[in-house]
Amino acid sequence: MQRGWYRRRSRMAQNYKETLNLPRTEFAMKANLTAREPEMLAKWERERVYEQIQNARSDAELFVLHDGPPFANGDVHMGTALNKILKDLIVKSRTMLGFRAPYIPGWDCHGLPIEYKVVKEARGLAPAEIRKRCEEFARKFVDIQREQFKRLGVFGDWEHPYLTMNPAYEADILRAFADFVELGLVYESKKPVFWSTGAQTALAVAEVEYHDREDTAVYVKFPIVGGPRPPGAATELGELGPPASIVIWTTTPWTLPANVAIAVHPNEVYVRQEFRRDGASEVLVLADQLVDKFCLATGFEPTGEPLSTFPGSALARIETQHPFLPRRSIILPAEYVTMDTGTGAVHTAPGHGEDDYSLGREHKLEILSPVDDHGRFTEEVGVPELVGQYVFDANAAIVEILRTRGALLAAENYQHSYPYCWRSKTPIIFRAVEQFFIRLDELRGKALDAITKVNWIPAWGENRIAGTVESRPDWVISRQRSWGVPLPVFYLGEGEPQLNAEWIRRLAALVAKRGSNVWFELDDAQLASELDLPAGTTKRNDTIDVWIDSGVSHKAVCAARPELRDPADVYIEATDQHRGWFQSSLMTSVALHNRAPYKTCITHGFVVDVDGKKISKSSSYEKPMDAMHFVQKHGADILRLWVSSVNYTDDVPFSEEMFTRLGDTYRRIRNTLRILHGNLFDFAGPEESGNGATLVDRWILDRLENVIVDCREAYERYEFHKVYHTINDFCAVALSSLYIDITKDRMYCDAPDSPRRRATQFVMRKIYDVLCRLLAPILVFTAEEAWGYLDNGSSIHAQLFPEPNGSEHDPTARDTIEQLLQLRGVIGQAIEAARQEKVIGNALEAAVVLRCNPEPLGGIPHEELEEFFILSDLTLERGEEPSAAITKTEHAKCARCWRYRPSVGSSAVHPDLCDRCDAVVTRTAATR
RNA sequence: GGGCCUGUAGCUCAGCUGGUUAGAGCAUGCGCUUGAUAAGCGCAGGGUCAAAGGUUCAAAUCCUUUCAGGCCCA
Repeated sequence: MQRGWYRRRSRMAQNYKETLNLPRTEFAMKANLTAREPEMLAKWERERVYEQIQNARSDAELFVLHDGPPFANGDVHMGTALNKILKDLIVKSRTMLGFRAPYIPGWDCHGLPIEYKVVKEARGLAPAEIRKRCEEFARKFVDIQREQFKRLGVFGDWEHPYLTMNPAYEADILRAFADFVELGLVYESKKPVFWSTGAQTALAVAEVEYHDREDTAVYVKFPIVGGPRPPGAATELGELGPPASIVIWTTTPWTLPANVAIAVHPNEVYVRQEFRRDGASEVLVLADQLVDKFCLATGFEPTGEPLSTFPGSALARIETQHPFLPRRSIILPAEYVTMDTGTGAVHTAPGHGEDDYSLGREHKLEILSPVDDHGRFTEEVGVPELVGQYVFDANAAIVEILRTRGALLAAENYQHSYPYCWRSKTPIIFRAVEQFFIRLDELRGKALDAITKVNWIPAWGENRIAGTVESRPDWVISRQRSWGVPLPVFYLGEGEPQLNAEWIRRLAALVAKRGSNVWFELDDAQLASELDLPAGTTKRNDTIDVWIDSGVSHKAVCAARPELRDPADVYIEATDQHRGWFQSSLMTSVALHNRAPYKTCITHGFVVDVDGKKISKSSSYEKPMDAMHFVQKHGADILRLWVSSVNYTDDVPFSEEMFTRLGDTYRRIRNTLRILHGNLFDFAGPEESGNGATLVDRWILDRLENVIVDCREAYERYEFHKVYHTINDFCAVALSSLYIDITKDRMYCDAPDSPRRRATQFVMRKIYDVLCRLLAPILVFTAEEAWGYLDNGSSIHAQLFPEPNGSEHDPTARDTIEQLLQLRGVIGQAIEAARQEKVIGNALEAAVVLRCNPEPLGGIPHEELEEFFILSDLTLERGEEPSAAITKTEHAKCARCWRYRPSVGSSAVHPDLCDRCDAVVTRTAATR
């Protein structure tokens, strides 16, 4: 008899499976993103989704995110991808918050990196030819990057991007320049600038990088030959005349021909001291605290006590003899002198250093710079044998001259960090040349004021940019390069520079029509006649710093395009742009409008490896990482999930492991959407809600309400990682492990139209809808795919975020479920123990006696409690501390719902079913 | 060398203005399930909150220093 029962049960079980409402969906479990995404992109392009969205929002409030233009050079790497995806997250989320948020991508096209590549391939080209090739190069990479950005799922007006080399844009650069001239901000001056001897050009600070380098450092004595004897110090310094010498230390011997002064710190203590070496003695002056270091480096030994001790200020204006030129060098006090290296007496060449220059200007010293464009000494150097030598090669010769003159006290190899040209990788020199500048002092105060009116994210950005603005020297805006907008300076007579705003505007009009190539194609006379300038007007071939190009984009793009607005709502770039684009844009905007060009300024970190190290320095990633490599491997949605998962205000961690983890998260979210959809296969629509909602339905709606509120707020604050964690947590815990698991029985086993099943479908439909919307900015492809299964005609990206609906808040349900979850934990542990002891296998086999305070559970039907705990057989007992006792249930297993129920066996027709399943099966059979 | 910033479980993040045994998800281990199945569920282990001082009745949280890392500048 028993055998027969078993046989019948297993036979029937097969049949009962067909009576269940198992989930059905076309929504594939496997994402296959790398294949599906390109199809989606093609569809969006076909349907012109970006335009559709813009049109649909034509009356909505405007939100402008202004794109900082990437350099049109190279493939999109992970850092660029991070930046672009963050921008897209903002644009898409703003759109779904109800704004009209157009996105006009841009590219920075001019500049040294491109020109350098072109010039390296073919030397000796004429400027016009260089420019032609540079333009081709830039256009090629604009196209490459455009395709790669699109592949990331970034929406924008890709057919009408802004390029800084467009004639209209170039004209706006010139018009801005004319305004600067009119405001008196532009001046010409001979000034030491970073000079690349490899690229023969002045460099911007941004074009300089530091490398370790070994140089010859020399200790050189300058004999004291005269000068005033300050009365206050007369007794001490009365003996300071010959044969004493002051000792300087320098790591750039080649700058000694330009030496005109020696700087000492006015408040530090200096000594006059006799030293002995190899039987000879010298009386030397240097900083007291550097005597030991000096002795260690030179081998001198101090003889007895110092002859005298005095502050540096006592040395002021004393004159010394240049070691190898017929010239005197004056001692001057300067606060910037430090006591960490050297002798405390600093060799000063105003033509070769920033501090030297300002000290020289203060004291009206001569600015010597006897070096040509290639870094070779000119006749001006005053030493015939040095003329024509490359300065770094000349170091040895100068050391030799010092040695033969007896001025050299010591020479040593010295390791230090030294500036290099970022492109030609040659060491940079400081060299005084004629350059054009923008006066920053005029703008500094206004800029600092404008900074306080901007919303900085993170907040320390304000502090940081204020710091850079405060310390920023005047802006060198001329470049001796071909690939750029011509520096609109004309020359009359003997090369008198003409800064004429009106002429520049005429040039701008011409450039708007014919592009900036006219400057290089027309000769002086043609251009003069074209612009109606006085006969004999000449031009030169300098170009404008590219930081001006991108720095005036608020004028050339935001103010110029009808769909945009200046000031923009948001600029967002990496943290290096505090000194770069954020600042150049701020300065030009302050000059033109006395305000910042952005209302909110967001910075993100750099992509770093697992150890928090820069990727390029990391051992595991030799090359800069190509974003398309990861797109092809994982899919763009995974990249976007990565961007959304991290706190971008800090450096952004990246590793293969993270991508594996993100794949797990992605699958969890995808599967959650899939099962929700699978449960909706026979759901007619929201109107079929009924009112069968139970506690757990009210609870999940309350949770969903919180998810909506939290995600909207996080999007509004640009805190995307909070969206990620909120949704992930909601899918994994609230939905997958609780709501979906708990409602599985009613969904599968109830009659299709049972009120509580329909109520659950209503809820699941809503959750599915909400998740699609909230995920859309992040998982642009997957959300669209899921949205499509709701048979909606339009794109998810044209929708709005769900609105919070206060009526869904249900604190009572929340509190009750909180209590139930406590008890669920107690039961879970007890069941786990019983399982270990082989009392039961499946939790449905358990008979659970739960002791607890029944107070909070009052009113919940027993059946609902069993459903919530996913149990067959639950008994409640009053008790203080919650506890659960587990035995194997004595009920029989229902062959359909697999729960062990007392009612199994009571039906004559279906003796292996519980009462619920019996009723369902019977009714289905009758209606069939 | 200077400025700004960062450092919480293997990974990504919570932890509010200092207040009980520092939390979550993922990953890991062990089970269950095979009616979300290249899925799902349960349980468990895992952190001297970078380190050291200090303030306080009380510090992951405030202060100082050190170490590690990032960006910018020299």
